[in-house]
Amino acid sequence: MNETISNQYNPKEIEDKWYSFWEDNNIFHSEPNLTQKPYSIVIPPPNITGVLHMGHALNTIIQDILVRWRKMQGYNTLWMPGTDHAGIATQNVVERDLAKNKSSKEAVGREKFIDMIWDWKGKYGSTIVKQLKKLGSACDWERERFTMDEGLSSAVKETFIQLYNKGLIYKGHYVINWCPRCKTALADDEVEHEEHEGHLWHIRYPFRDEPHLNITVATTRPETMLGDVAVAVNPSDDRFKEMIGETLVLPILGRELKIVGDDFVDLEFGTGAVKITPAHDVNDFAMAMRHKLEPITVMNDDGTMNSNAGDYSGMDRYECRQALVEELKLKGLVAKVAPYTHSVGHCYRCYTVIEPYLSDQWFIKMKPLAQAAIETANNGQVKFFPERWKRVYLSWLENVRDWCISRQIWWGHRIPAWYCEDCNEIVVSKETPQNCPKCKSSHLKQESDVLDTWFSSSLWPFSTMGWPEKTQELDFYYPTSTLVTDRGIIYFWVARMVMMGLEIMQKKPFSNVYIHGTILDKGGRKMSKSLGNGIDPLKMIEQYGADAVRISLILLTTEGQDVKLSESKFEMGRNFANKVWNAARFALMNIDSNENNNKITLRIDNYSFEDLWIISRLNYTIEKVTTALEGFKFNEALRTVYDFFWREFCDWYLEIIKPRLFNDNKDTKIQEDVTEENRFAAQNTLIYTMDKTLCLLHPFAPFLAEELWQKLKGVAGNNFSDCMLKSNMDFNSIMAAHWPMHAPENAFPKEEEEMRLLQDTIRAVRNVRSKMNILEKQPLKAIVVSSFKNDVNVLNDRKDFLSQMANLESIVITDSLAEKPEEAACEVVGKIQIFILLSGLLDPEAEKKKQEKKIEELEKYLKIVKNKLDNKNFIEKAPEEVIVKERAREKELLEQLGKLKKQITVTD
RNA sequence: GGGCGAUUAGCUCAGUUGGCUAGAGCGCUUGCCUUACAAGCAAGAUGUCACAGGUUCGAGUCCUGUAUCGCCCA
Repeated sequence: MNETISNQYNPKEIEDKWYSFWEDNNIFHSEPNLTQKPYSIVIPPPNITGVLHMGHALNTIIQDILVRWRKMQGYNTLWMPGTDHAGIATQNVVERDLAKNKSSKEAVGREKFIDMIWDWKGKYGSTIVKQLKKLGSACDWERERFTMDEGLSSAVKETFIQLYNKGLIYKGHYVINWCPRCKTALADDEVEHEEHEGHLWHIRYPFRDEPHLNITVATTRPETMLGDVAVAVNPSDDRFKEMIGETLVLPILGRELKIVGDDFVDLEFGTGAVKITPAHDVNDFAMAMRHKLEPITVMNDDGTMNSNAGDYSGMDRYECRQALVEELKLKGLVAKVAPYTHSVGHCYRCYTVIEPYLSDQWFIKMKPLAQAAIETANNGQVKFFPERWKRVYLSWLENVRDWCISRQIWWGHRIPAWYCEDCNEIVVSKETPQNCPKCKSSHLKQESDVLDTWFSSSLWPFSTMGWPEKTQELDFYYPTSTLVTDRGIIYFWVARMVMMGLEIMQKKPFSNVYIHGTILDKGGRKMSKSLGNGIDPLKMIEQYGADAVRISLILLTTEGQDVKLSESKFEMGRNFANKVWNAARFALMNIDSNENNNKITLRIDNYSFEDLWIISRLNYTIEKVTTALEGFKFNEALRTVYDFFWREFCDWYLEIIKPRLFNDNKDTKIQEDVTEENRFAAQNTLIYTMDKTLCLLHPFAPFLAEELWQKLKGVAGNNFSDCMLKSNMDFNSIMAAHWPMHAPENAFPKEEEEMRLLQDTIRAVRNVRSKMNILEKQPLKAIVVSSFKNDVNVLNDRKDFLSQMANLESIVITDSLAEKPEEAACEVVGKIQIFILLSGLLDPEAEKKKQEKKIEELEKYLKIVKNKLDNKNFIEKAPEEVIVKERAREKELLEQLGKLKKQITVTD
C-alpha cells in the first residue's frame, strides 16, 4: 500500500502550491522559437478598477483551457496578460475619493491628479490580476502589460501620427455624444439606448408676417428649441410645400426662423414639420450644413443652459424643460402634449442621459478602415465562433460613422498634437516640438484632450508584443491565434482591433474569435452591482475550489449560449473533482511501487477483456475530446471526459478489476485465476487510463490534474511501461505532458460490443434484485437463455465476470430451455432472457402482471417498427443501413415477445 | 422598425449532416454506511420536444407562419 490520501478532495491544500510551482518554474513563460509552432492569445485586458466577476471567470477559464491544451499538443504557447487603464472609469473612482475629502480634480490640478491615479493604480490596480491567478490562469506574467505603460504609449503615439499623416485622423466641429456628468465626448457605441416613456410636445411657431397663423413642430426635448435656427418640412409634403421660404418667429427668444425644405423630414413624424437645432442634434446638424445655417449652442458642458438661452441661462436642462413648457403653455403655444416612448441614450460609464453636443473633437475616418475589416471577415481570414456573430460584426462595420476619439478627461493617452498660439498651426509629433514648423514660434500648447481608451485597446495584439519596435515576439506570435471575448465588445474592441491590425501591421490580429455567453442570475437577469444578484467567483473558489468552479462553468456553458447560474451549481464540479480524487486514491492504494512493476514485461495476452475495453473507450474519448476542443465545443469536451471517467471507468472498470488487484484477499471471488502478469496488467491499465484521463482533464481542472498526476507518477515512476509520458521540459508537470493521441490500434470494437451485452445482462439481474428487494450481498442463482450462439459463447466466456458484477452464486448459460424454471423471476433484455431462481420469494401474480406490462410495451414498439417495414416507400427510399437496423430491431422484438408470451402460457 | 437567440422531464440544459423506443445534472422514489468516494453505490419514475401548417418513407432536427421571453441595433 502506498501513501494514503484523504478520502475527500480538499482543494485549498493544493491550489496555491501548484500555482507557485508553475510560476516558480517559469512554465507559463515562452520565448519565440522558429522551430516550433506558435499558439498565442492576448487577454481581453480587464480594467484596473475591475473586480473579478463571473463573466471574467468564464472568459479566463476558456482561454486557459485553450492555452493549456495547445501547450500539451506541443505548440509554443503564449498567453499575453495585462490590464487596461480604463480612462473614464478610473478617473471616476479617484474623483470620488477626492470628493469624499471635499476636494476635486480641478482643485489639485492635472499633473497632481494624474499622479494620484498612478498611486491608486499601484495600490489597487493589480487586484484583478491576483484574482485571475486564483483561477489558475496560465498567463505569461513576465510579459504583463498595461495600456499606459511606456511601450504601449509609444505605440499609441506612433499610430496616431501614422493615421494623421495619412489623413485618417482629423479634427472637426461636429455634434457628438456628450456626457454632462463625465464632461467628455463619447463614441457612438459608448452610448447605451433605453426606451423611455416621455412626451412629444407640439409647439406652435407663429409666422412673422401673419402672427395669428403658425406651424406646429413636435419635439421630445423642448429645451433645445432655444437653439433652433430653422424649421424644416418635406418638399413633397402638400401641407407645407407652399410655405418653404417663409419666416417664422421662435417663441420666447423671438429669433426669426426660415422654413426650409429637406427630404430628410419624415412626413409621418409628429406634425410633419420639424425644428432644426444643429448644435444639439446630429440630424439637424447635417440639415443645417445642407442649408448653410449657423448652429447655436444653448448648453454648457455640464448640461446647464448657457447665455444663449436668455432667461433660462444657468438652469439645468431638465429644469429648463419644465419651466419653458410652462411658459409656452401660458402663452398658448402648446398645441398638444402626447405620451411618447422613445429611445434615450445614456453614458455607458455613469448612465447619465447623453446630450448631443456640438464641439471640436478628433475623429478617425472609418470607411477605409472598415472596408478592409469587412473583407477580412468575408474571406474567412477572421472566423467567428459561433458564426452568427460575424453578421453582427459586419453590420456594425457597414454602417459605422467616424469614430470620435478625443475625450475631455485627464487620465489617458494625451493626444500628441500641439497648437501654435501664434499661427494656429497644428503640429502632430511623437516628441514635444520646440518650434512651430510654419512660423517658428515657440509658443506651442499641447492638446489637452486624451484618447478614447479603446484607441489603445485596439492596438493591444501588437502593442503588447513590442510594436513599434521590431521584435521577435511580433515575428513569431503575431497574428495571434484566438481571441476569446464577450459579445458586448464586438464593436468596441474586436472590430477595432481588426481595423488597426490590418492598417498598422498589414495583418489581421487574430484568426479566430470565440464569443462566449453571458453569465446571468437564476432568473435570467444580468448580474449587476445595483441588482446585487452577482455571484462572487472568489467566494465560490473559497467554498468549492477553483477546479470545481471551472468544471461547473464549463459544464453549464454550451456554445455561445448564456448561462443561468446559481451557487448550488458549483456542487456539480465539486462532486466530479471529488470523484476523480477518489479514483486516484483507489489507484494509489492498489498499485505496486515501480520497482516491482519493472520486473514484469507485459504482452498483449496478459491483458484481460476489460482492460482492452477501457483502453478502447479511452481511445474513443481522446478522439472525441480533441475534436470538440478543435471546434471550440468546451462543454462537449468536458462532458465527454466526465461521462467516460465516471460512468465507464469508475462505475465499471474499477469495480471489475478489484478482484485482480485484491490478490491478498482470499475472500474475493475468482482469485485463483489471477496471475502475477494479469494483476500487473490491471495495474498498468489503471495507471494508463488515469494518466491519460488526467491529461484530458488538465485544461479544465489544472490543480486537481497536476496534484494527482504527480502523486501517481511518484508511485508508478517514469519507467512504468509506456504509460507515463516523458516531459518535454526539464522538469515534470502535467502542463508539459503530451496531449493523448487517438490511435487505431487502441480500438477494440469486439470487446466494446461484448461489454454492452454483459452490462445489459448484469443490469437485468440487478433490476430483479431491486424489484424483489433482495440485498446486493445476497448471492443469486441465474439462468441465461439466448438463441444467438454468439451471445451464449460470450456469456460463457465471461461467467466469472457476470458472477462477480451481479453477485451470482451459480449461473447457467444455454441456447434453449426445455421448460421454464419453477419460481423464477424473468427479465428480457435485447436478445436474451434471464431467469433468477427465487424459491419461496416470488409472487406469481405480480410476476405475471410485470410480464404482461412488458409485452404491452414491446408490442407498441413492434408496431412502430412494423409500420416502417410495411411501408413500401420506406423500403424503397431509406438507406440500406437504416432498413437493416429496423429489420434487426423487428427480429429482436419478435424474439423477446415470443419468449415472454411463452412464459405467460407456462405460468398459467 | 430591423437583426439575433431561446422555447425539450419539476428545475438547469444537451441533442452534429433528418434515422429517436428523445438524454444528462440537480430534484424525486426504493434499497444500500459494499475495505476509492454518502460530495457515494445500485435500481427506478417522469416528456403533446411552445403552437399551426408544410417538405419527406421518416421531423426535436429542414421550410413557412404565430405566440411568449431575452439580447443587440436604429
